Order: sequence, then structure tokens, then C-alpha cells
Amino acid sequence: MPRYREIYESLRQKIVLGQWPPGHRLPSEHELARSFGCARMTIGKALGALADQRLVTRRRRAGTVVNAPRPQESVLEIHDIEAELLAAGVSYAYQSLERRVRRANAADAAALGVPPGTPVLALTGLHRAGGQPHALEERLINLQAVPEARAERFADISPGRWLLQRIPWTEAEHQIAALNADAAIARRLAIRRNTACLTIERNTWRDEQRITHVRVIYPCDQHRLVARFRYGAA
Amino acid sequence: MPRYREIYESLRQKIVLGQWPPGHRLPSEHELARSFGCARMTIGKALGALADQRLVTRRRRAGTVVNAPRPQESVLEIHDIEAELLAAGVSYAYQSLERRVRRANAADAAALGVPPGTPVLALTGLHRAGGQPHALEERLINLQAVPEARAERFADISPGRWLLQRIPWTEAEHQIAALNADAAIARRLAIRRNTACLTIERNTWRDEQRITHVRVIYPCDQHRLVARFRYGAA
DNA sequence: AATCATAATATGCCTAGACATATTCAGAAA
DNA sequence: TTTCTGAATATGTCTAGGCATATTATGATT
Repeated sequence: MPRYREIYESLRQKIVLGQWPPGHRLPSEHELARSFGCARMTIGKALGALADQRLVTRRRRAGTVVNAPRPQESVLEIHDIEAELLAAGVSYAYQSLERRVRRANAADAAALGVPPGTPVLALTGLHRAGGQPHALEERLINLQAVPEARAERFADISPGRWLLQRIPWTEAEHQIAALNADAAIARRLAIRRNTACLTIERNTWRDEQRITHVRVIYPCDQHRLVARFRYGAA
Repeated sequence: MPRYREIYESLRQKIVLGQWPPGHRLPSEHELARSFGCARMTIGKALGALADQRLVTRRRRAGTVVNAPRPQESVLEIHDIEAELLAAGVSYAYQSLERRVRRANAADAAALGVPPGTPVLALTGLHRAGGQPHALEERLINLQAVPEARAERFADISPGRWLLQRIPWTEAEHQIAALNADAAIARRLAIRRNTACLTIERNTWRDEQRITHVRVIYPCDQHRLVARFRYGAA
């Protein structure tokens, strides 16, 4: 284990075990360098890592101070449906239900964040796992940003995959919510009306330009999201 | 802007805009140091930041290689209910519905991950916003890990807050799912039976020891989780 | 007592070099 | 041809110094 990591762990222990409570000011880099017997830059690297983890706040002249624990913040992984199912040994298929090129109506414009009238590709499709419906996907693609999508049929290739491999994106936003399945959703997912579903909406940007909007709907017993967080870990 | 950050941004652009596609090998640190006119350590810092963001992979002798874009991975912030509502200018209150000290039954043991028979504190409470029910909380606290909770009434202080301020935790896991409200949930949240609800389950550890398990249930129109992600950003 | 300029201090960033180590590549041996 | 061995190479880490800059503490002035 490199020296800076040893120092990082040593300091982290003091914080996590409460020996240095929130608000406590750490010794200066010079002092730590002396006590650990290393160069100041090595201490700087260790303290920088603590700051990256939000365990401490560093300000010039003010020094390095232990933070209060964050309320909740976690790394969420939203997996690729296809890859996930294949990894679990379940067969996967994407089935296109609807494909339409149109000028954005008011709803499209709001969802995708483009002016009404912009050409969009609207896709509805079903992700199947082991033959059974697994998730329903409703997607809008901004044809101004991705003109080559106009020529693609998306008959059995998931548009998510297709986009991911072609279009670099720079920003994404997810919204996670619950909804009661209406008649149309229930029919397509082969579930009873009013069944609770988990929805994930995702908006994707490439440098200010909106690429796609997608809403994926999972029946409540088919999917849960898992997020794991280690306080102050790498 | 510091030099290493300029270099980071410059390299990031090349990757994000597709100029350097996945698999492309970056020039060596020595070459970059020469072309940017700086010390190798400064380049190392920039490349290290790119690696932290998972934009590149670095291996000795093999060099620094551009990664394929991640499928989806995002930073999820699960906010403190109380702080969130207060920030929105809505009055907040916690109301205890049930408080019981018992030896863990099979369900408790499974949820909290402790052996059956372990003393636990089981709490049910309601978060109210503007007088109206906002979320239902079901919580188990491991009294072996947090003995001081036995003396606390939790009549109007949210146990989440109480714990957060007292007990340092080192690891947490969230599970997000949807469910149909059953009769008991519907009554307490003053919603109709079968209304879709978003649930967040959270398990918290302190160095291997389980501290608490909590399930928070939000009616579908009361809450959505938002996660935002900038590809390769700080 | 209050305000303001100044000095002290801790971090932020940088350089130029060094040795360590993992990995690859090329050439030698089987 | 295959396998093995050693050299080359790129990163990983570290040192010992330096200047820059934000912030605080101090002391002087009003």
C-alpha cells in the first residue's frame, strides 16, 4: 500500500470512529509531514483524497476541518437492461411496438425540451426477459441531434443500446417515481390494472443539445434499484 | 483555473467529443508534458482525474486508454426529508405512531440482519408536510449497536435525524422500489388503497455492525428521486 | 469601540528529478 | 513453432524545494 494511502486510512479512521468529531481541525500539512516523516506533498495527496470524499473541508489559512456526515448521498447504478438479464442467464429480446416520425407536439416538446415542431422519432418498445414482458420503454429521439436515427428501424435492437454506441453524451438526468399502471400499460406488460410500477425517466444531453428522453416502466415485482455507499471509501 | 485542470478539460474534450474514441491510447505522460510545457507530475494529476472519472484506464507500460462510455451510473442524492421540506417553505413535523422494544422476530432479524432474539427498537412514524401526511417510516434500530436509543421517546423528533447526529456510520445500502398501498398504509397516509407508492429501504452499517433498517413510503405523487450526472465532470 | 491595513499562516499548485513496478515486446533458446 | 528471459517503457509514487493566494489574526488608527 502506498504511503499516501496509509496516511489517508490512518486519518480516515480517526474521523470515522469519532476520535476527531465534526468541526475538529486537523494538524497542518507541515505538522503532519513532520509527524508522519514524509514530504508535504504526500500529506497533501492524502488530505486531498479525504476532501474528495467529503470527509473534510480544506480552506487556505483556515486549515482542514472534519465535516458533518452527509445526510444521504449515494452512487446509483442504473444498469443496462439487456446486459443485466444476460448476466443473470435469462434470455433477452427487444420488441418494437410503435415507431413514428413526427413534428414535436406540445407533450413531446415538454418532455424532450425542444421547440414544438422539431422533428422527433417516437418509439415504444417492450423488453422481454425469458419470453415474458419485463419493462415498457417510451422514447423520444431528437432527430435534429441524431439524424441517422431516421433510417434505423429499431425492430429488434434496443434504441438505448443503439444510441449508447453511437452518440456520446455529456449529461444525464434521472427521475425515479412510482405510478399505477393504466389500461394501456397494463395490457402491454400483461399485468393487472393499477399495479404499482417503478418508472425511470432519463434525459440525455450532448453539450446543451437534447438527445433523447426515455421512460422505462417496470412492474413493481420486476425491478428494484440498488445503491451502495461506503462512507469515505475509494 | 489551475494548469492541471486546463489540461484535464482539454483532454476531456477530445474524449467526450469523440475525437479520441474508446480504445484510443493517449500520448505518454512524458510526451504530454513536453507538448503542454509542464512537469510530468502536473500531467499525472490531470490523467489521474480522468481516471477517477472513469473516462480512461491507466496501466503501467500499457499506457492510458480511453474507456467505453459507462452504461448508466449516477450520483443519487437522497435528501433529508425534513431539511428538504423546510427549504421549500413547507412546515414539517414528525409524528410517532408506534414505539416498541422487543426481541427480534424472524422478520426483524431478516430485515436488520441480526440473529433472532437480539433486542431491537421498532418505530413507526409519519412525516407530515403542511399538516398533510407526506411519508410513512418504518424503522428498526439495533439496540446492541445503539443502546442509548432505548431511553429516547422519539415522540416528535425524527429518528433519522437523531441517529445521524449521534451515530457515525460507514456503509449504507439503498433499495428503491414501488408497491401498492395496502389497507394499513393507505389509512395512515390518507390515500386510497392500491395507490402506487415509492419506497426507499436503507440499511446502515458501522464497521460490519448493523445499526438500523428503515423503509420510507411515499405516495406516488409526493416524491420523486432525481439523480444528475455529468459525464466526466468533477 | 470600531474600522482598517498589514503580517502571518495554511493550503493550492507547481517543478525537476528520482526510484519502483507492472506490463509488453523482442530476441534467444528449446 | 513455441516458450522463456531480459530489456524497454509507461505509469505510480515520492522528495524537497518554490511561489501564489485566500483567510485570519494582529496591531494601529480613528
